[in-house]
Amino acid sequence: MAAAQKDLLKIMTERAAPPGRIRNIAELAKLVGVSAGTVSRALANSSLVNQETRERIQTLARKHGFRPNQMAKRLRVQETKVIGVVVPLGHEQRQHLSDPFFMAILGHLADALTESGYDIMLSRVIPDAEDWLERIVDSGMLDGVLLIGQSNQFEAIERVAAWYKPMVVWGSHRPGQVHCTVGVDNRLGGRLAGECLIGQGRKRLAFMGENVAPELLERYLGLCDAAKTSGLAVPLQLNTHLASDIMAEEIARHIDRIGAEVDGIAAGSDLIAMHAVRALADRGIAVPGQVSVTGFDDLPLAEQTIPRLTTISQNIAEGAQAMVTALFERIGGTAAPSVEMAPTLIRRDTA
Amino acid sequence: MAAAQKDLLKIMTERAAPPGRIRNIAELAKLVGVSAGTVSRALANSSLVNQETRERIQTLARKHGFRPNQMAKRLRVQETKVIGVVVPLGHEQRQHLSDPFFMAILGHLADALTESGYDIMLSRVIPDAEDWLERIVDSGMLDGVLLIGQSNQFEAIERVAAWYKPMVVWGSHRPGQVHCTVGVDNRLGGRLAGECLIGQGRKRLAFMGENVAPELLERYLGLCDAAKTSGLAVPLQLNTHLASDIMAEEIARHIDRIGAEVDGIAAGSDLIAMHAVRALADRGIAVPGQVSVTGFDDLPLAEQTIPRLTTISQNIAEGAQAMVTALFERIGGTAAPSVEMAPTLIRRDTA
DNA sequence: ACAGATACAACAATCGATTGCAATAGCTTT
DNA sequence: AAAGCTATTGCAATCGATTGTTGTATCTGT
Repeated sequence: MAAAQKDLLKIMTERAAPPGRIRNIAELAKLVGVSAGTVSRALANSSLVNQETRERIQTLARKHGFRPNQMAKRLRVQETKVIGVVVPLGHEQRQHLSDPFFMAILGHLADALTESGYDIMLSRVIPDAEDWLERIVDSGMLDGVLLIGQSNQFEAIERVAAWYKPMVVWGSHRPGQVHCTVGVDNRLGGRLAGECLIGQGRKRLAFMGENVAPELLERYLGLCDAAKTSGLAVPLQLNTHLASDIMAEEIARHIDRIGAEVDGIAAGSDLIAMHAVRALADRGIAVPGQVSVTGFDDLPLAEQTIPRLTTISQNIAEGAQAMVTALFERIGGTAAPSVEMAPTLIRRDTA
Repeated sequence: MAAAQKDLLKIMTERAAPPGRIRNIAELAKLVGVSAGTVSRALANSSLVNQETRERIQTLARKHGFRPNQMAKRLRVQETKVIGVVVPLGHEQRQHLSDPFFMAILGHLADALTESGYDIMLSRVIPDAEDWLERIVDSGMLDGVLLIGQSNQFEAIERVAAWYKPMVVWGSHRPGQVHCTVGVDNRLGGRLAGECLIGQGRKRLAFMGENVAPELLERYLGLCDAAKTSGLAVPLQLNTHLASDIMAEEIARHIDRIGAEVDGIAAGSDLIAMHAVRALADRGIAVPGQVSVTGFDDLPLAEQTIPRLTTISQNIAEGAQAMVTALFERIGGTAAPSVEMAPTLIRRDTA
């Protein structure tokens, strides 16, 4: 026997599990002495097959540890019971999935989806090709798609949403857009943060985040709104990555550079706020004594830091639930509308 | 037309994308005027089909936005290019996926897997049925499985590992086990934490975590080793959930209860350590002045807290890479062995 | 005892792509 | 000009389960 063939055989026998493994419905059918169709119905507990036969088949299936191939079933039924959860990292080549906000929402999504019998296909996409979203949506593997964040891919999302309905996006809602979003009113959130800082007598404000993703941009604009209302100068806009290995360093550099120019920082996320507080502490700048800092998200973490973060709360659990609900409606054929939740200010120790 | 029918039609037309959408290879084949087989080969860029024909088919496919159904393809080629990443929550009914350690490792796994062209199927499993793992492994949807943590499911994992090779588990390695694990030497890690605390003159030690998952148990035993070597009393063992909404409260209760009895806390994870430090601060107990605290994991976060966490480092990036490498070897038919990495003490501010 | 109903199971088409094999046409070689 | 290649394409089986249709006993009612 050729070596290659022998290897192949070895692999195959190694993989073939419990001795005499039943590999498909046809084999089980032969064993029981009925047709494949009957076995299929029996395993589905259909009343179309005799109670006795049904039990015999089920017992034998259990005994041999047989489970029908899901791939085949899903192909036939044209329903995969899989939802894609996708994080587009358009402008964040270096970002990992480690952003705690993403993780928090993913946790809640996982809860809601598994509870409804759906599996989750996770994709971390760096949109290199034009048609990255089309490829995902069109793979035939998914019953629906949840997008976490719009990144800089607004156009691509709109294009696909025009014909692909079962998709819900976490992010900002722009008037007239066709894709369904769930998110908080980011502009209002930014304004709340601004008003909080201003309320503490802060006058030289800065926003720390980035200006590419619509959500973050809105937060900055909200901060500007607040500044304008109070007759303050336009807040600085300091770009950082959202969750990468170099973010701590970037933030430290920003702090070094702006020094005493700024006495109020509205961070684009809790994580950024944490790093900023850390960097300020390292430089002996008191928070909130000399500089006030606000976060955004209100992650569980925000309450556990020292000092505890003052932040803008997005109700993540509620948001995740809203996404899943909207998605299921859309899978069912209803055109569920976007949801915009109201952010609230959580006043703690940093501002 | 009946209302129901009308609704159905409405849904169908709504879903049917760009007008005149091509839905499968057969339709495209008819359009081009060749057979389905040829189209399949052309899209795979096979040299078996004429260059000219190939280009014609590819152009038309692009024009109509046609992408072959992956479900069908995978059924046929018996290779799914999907890896299951599973978190068994045997003893943690309330735990979410929000454990930052899990998230960190998931991020690295996602990087490594997507880079190799694999998708990730995420399962958060509460092992209710006996055969939860068999069900996953046997679904026919996965080329391999990565398990994050052993929870209290050691038996179930061993049982499956006996016949299902392409599986790698993050966790502890017990002598003689058949399943392949990647992880740090948790016992050594526990000992390092203990030695660190003892080195600071701490004498009344406690472990904060739980005693069900082997990893955590090992860490506690390591701490006991260190205590014994130095002739100290057996450290307390304080149970908490690992990452749930009630964990902060539990930890606070522990702190209240043990009060001055304890002057050194080895936490089972960085998250627990953070909460402990927070609870101590709330009660005016100085860290590390009165009580020293060590974490475990060395999450990126640990460096950003105030005070920064002294902790036992598991190299998560390296670990994730090792898991993926071992898994690919096993998918290829090689029996990759377990990997045990050495933990290191990262001395920062809390001990 | 016979029409008609009922219960059960087999048959075969189907989901959509892949791929070994066969078939054809056009070319080369002797 | 016959034999042998090569390049290209079509045909049909296959992956494994589901499900509408058909077929056949068995049973009910008159």
